[in-house]
Formats: sequence, structure tokens, C-alpha cells
Amino acid sequence: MTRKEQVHQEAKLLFKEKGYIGSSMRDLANNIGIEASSLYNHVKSKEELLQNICFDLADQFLKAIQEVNAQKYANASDWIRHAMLNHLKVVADNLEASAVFLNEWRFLSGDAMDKYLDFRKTYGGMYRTAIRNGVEKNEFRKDLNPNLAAINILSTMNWTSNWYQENGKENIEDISKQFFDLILKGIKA
Amino acid sequence: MTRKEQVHQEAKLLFKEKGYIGSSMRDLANNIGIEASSLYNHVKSKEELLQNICFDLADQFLKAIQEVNAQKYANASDWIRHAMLNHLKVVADNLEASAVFLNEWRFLSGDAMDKYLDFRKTYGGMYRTAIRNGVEKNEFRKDLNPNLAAINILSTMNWTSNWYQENGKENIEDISKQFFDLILKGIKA
DNA sequence: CCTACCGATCGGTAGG
DNA sequence: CCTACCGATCGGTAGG
Repeated sequence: MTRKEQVHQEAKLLFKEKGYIGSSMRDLANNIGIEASSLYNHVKSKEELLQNICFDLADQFLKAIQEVNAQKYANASDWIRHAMLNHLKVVADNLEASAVFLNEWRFLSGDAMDKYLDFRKTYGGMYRTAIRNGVEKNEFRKDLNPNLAAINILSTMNWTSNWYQENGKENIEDISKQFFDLILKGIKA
Repeated sequence: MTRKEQVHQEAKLLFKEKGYIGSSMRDLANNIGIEASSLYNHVKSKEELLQNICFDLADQFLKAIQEVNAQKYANASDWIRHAMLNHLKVVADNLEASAVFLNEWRFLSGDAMDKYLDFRKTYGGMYRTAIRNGVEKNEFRKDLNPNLAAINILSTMNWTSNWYQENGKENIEDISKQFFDLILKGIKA
């Protein structure tokens, strides 16, 4: 790992733990074992670190969902099952970045913020569309509000970075399957 | 509204918008129209503001769920339906405080943090227990993981403060009913 | 990658 | 509720 990669890696841990504003460049430098001023040989500004974390992850979420779209599933259920699995795999592989992505994006400035919100809107839109398709094909309940159904899915997936820890007890494929069953069939016997 | 109440009210708005660390006492004073030093006639410290926001809301969540427990429902479904409704009503009535409660609690210090985490654990535990009861009575699927089912409910409710706005279009009772149907029956036709 | 430093801002206090 | 101020810390730069 180059020093530059190390700086970006350490920033994820620090921003998750203390928040973006609560993390100082001196904290970050200290965790690496150099002086704060030396960070600027690897990074233009503090915000560049935040932008990299957010947009690297957005790219991963996008690739994960494009893989699903490429399958051209006939059933909306299949699309959702696969999309949830791929999303949760990205979260599980990037727990710190996921927490930063969700909690610190509001400190992005100007264009970066716009770009970020665009991504979130587009990404959520794909779930809403999948659900609407499922309703039209009578695959899903016709009294469904696609907006709220999408929020149910996205909320649960987003929250995952707050509690999931790779500890060998449960793997993310199992969790994804169980969440999908909850979304599809609910808890009722 | 007394000045003291005004300070606490303004703190909710500011902490939600800029985060706890990102909000300065000078910002807060400026929004009210006084000098920063004058705030300390009404408040002991910045953290006292955060503690009040978090624990006032925790009290409201607790009262809301105690009302549900007092009903002594025979069905787990009824308990969950009513608990969700009461929880979401508190969120809808306290949108700013709810966002602060969820996003800024990590800046609580020492005992306050412990007390906060205790509350979250106890509160989540009541949902897990309700779900386990429902499974035992064959009201819910017996292959259910009560932990993940509770996370599904709590995630969706927690996320509400991020998107819900009282704008006359949808009232929280409708939303609560639709979320409950999603939790109970899922999206499947 | 470091030393030395900049102007700005922070939470909070003294004293009236 | 204000003026005046404290020591600490912030992101970042100059120059080597």
C-alpha cells in the first residue's frame, strides 16, 4: 500500500469514528505517524478525502446494479433479490466507507453535493421502477405504494453498515437472503 | 416560548442541518439574535443541548411504547402495529430532534453515551421479544430470524426522519399502516 | 517529509 | 444580555 492509499484508508476509519467535521488533519496524520503538513503531499484538501470515499463507493454500487440489469430478469422479484445481494456485498466489503457515505455526505460542497444527490436519486429510482414493474405484472400487491416499498428496502440496506460486523457468525449472503424474504413475504406465517 | 426554550428549539434545527460538531455556539446565538456568551445564561454547555435533545426524545419513545404494553395485546401483530404507529407519530412530531437523535448521539460523552446505548438496546429488545412471541404462537413464520426482522422494522422507522416532511400529501398514520403491511405481508401479490 | 507558521474560529469565562 | 478576552485548535502554506 502506498502512503497515499494509506492516507485514504485511514481517513475512512477516522471519518466513520469521529465524523468528517470532528476529524482533524492532525488526528489523521497522527494515526499514520507523520506530521499534518505532510498529508498535503498526497492529498489536495480534507474535502478531497471525503469526495473520494463517497464517489468510489457510488461507483461500486453502480457497477453492482449494472451487473443485475445486464441479466434482463423477467421477474421483478429476481431483480430485487439480486440487487439486494450485490448492494449488501458492497456494504459488507466497505463497512467504514459505507458509514461515511451515509452519514457524512452532507459536508460535501457545491458540485460534489449535487452529484451525490443525483446518484442517490437515480439509484433509488431503479428500485422504485422494479417495484412498479412487479405491480403491473401482478407479481406484487396492487395496493402497493412503490415509493414506500422502495424506502423499506433501502432503509434496511443502508442501516446495515451500522450494525454488521464480519465476525464469522453470519455471512452477508445469508443476511441478504433473509432480508429479501422479509421484503417479499413479510413476517406472517 | 421562553428564551431558554428558544435556545433548545434552535439547537435542534442547527444540529440537524450542520451536525453537532459543525454547529458553533456563535451560529446558534446568531440565529437567535444574541451574543454567543449570552447563551450560557440559559445553558450550561454545548453538550447539555445535545443531551436534552436525545433524552427528551428517548422519553417520548418510551412513553409511546409503554402505552402499547398497557394494552396487553394477545397478538404479536397488534403489538407491532400499534408500536410502529406510536413510534412514527413521535418521529413525525419531532423531525429535527429525531434526526439529531439518530445521527449525533455518538458525540455524547461518558455516562450520557452509556445511558443512550442502554435505551437503544432496551427499546430494540422489546421488538425482538414481540417477534419471538409471534413465532412461538405460530403467528409468524417459524424460520424467522427475530433479530433481522426487528432490524427491518427499526431501520425503516429510523430512516423516516430523513425523508418525511409534513406537506399535507401523506399523513403519518397512512404511512405507518403501509409500512406495517410491508413488514407483515411483504410486497408479494 | 519536516519545521515554523498564518489567520480564523472554537467553547467557554470574567466582570459588569 | 453585552464587551472583552482566554488558550486551544483548525485547515492549510512557505520553504527547505
